[in-house]
Amino acid sequence: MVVTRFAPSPTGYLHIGGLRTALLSYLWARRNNGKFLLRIEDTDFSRNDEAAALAIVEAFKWVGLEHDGTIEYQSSRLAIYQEYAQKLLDSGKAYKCYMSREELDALREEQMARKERAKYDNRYRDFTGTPPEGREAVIRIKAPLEGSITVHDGVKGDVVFNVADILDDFIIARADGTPTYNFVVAVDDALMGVTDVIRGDDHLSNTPKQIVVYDALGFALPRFFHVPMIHNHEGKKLSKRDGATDVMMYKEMGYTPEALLNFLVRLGWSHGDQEIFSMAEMLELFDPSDINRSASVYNVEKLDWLNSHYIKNMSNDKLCELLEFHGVMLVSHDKREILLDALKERAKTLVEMATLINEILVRPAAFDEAALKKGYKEDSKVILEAFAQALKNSTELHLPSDYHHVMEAVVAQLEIGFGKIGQPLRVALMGKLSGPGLDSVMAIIGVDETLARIDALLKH
RNA sequence: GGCCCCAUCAUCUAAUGGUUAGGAUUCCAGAUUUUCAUUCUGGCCAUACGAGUUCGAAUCUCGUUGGGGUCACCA
Repeated sequence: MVVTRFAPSPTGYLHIGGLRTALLSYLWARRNNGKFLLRIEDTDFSRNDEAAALAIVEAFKWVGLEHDGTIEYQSSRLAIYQEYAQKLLDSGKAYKCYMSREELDALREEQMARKERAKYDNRYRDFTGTPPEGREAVIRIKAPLEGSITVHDGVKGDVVFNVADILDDFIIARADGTPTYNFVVAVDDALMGVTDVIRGDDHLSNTPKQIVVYDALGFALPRFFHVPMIHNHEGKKLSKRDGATDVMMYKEMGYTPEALLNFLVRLGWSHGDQEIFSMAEMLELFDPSDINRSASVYNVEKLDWLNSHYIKNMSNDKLCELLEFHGVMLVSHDKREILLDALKERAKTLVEMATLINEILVRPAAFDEAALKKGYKEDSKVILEAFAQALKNSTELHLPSDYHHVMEAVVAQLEIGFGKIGQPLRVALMGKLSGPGLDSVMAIIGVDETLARIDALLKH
């Protein structure tokens, strides 16, 4: 049984980097018919954790991830941590330290002055005397004093840490009794039965500490996969400052979950030359051992490309449904199919698509100056009048091809090129010189609206 | 600064020690299109540097440089 977990701290939203590790954990669990657990790391009590958890679940729901079991809140597991801390105390693997913060700070300063690594000096490690008056004790775990700790990492390989370089008897419970991060992570992962820890490689240097806890408590170690960070364009860890870190903002911006997941799974992982991965394919192919060791840069252009790919290949029903979020209601529009077919190849995002739809459906409020100058010449008026007349004389105008035939006839009759009619007509219909095929536009808005728009330009 | 990690086109990446170092995105050009976009075709662009091992190195070893992460009674 493979059990993975996603363990964010409650920031109020799901971070894009978080979504990636969540996705990878999810894929690996599902691929092995295992479990994917969700735990909120809220040992510092400073935020509204329920709301934060909800935000994560909402984002999960949007992209189609689902966690198993109930959400674990560390804040409601304090008794458990106390129990295990007590066990360590009882077995002599941890001890109370009565050093004050002032003393600790002083020690650190001293060490820094000597250019030494700041570390606890073990002064209470074997303390048996009477504790100083009125001091709240912290609990420190007895870390090994020499030798090394090796993290067998599924991504990075074996990483060896020299105990003397990195460890000291670190605090597992604060003076107020609350537990600290490296302690609770190890306890929770062990108790929740997590077999595969997939997380950002910024946690790699925490891992030896967690291993110390595992060992002290006699827990079996999970497999570790430390996946490289996603960097911004400056090559730094992605942060709020880079904008667009909240997953739900991608929904706002008109990205599809499929594109976003496809984009994220390809950051640091690949399968030959394949670029497009459905959820089913990811589930079939993803293996955390195949993850690259190096960080990757977050690059929006590829996301855009993927997004346009998924929009292009989406059914109109689905598209219609998604567009509603962006304020476009098309369910009852009789020319819906023509409209969506004409536009889905042109839009990179659903927001763009919504804009394009409105540009067609809503009569242009004004004609673009440059377009007028370039597309509406002296002879245009006559041509447009002829075309309008031809439309009036036609019956049974429904499909784009019907309108195309009328255009062809007018062009032949006047012995002019397509551009002569296309440009002014485009100005009339769209108010500018770019847009989808004119025959499609006319089919969508219908004869009456087409004539009205031509008329508006002629009277302009 | 200590410790740890990393290093192939601008970006994401591929390459049993033997390839003209491949694909994708971006960009550029051409074709298609009444326009723009799409699509298609083509093009530009990379093994950080230096040693070593080897008949042969992007690939193995060492060093250099560069980048990143982490060093709390935060998570």
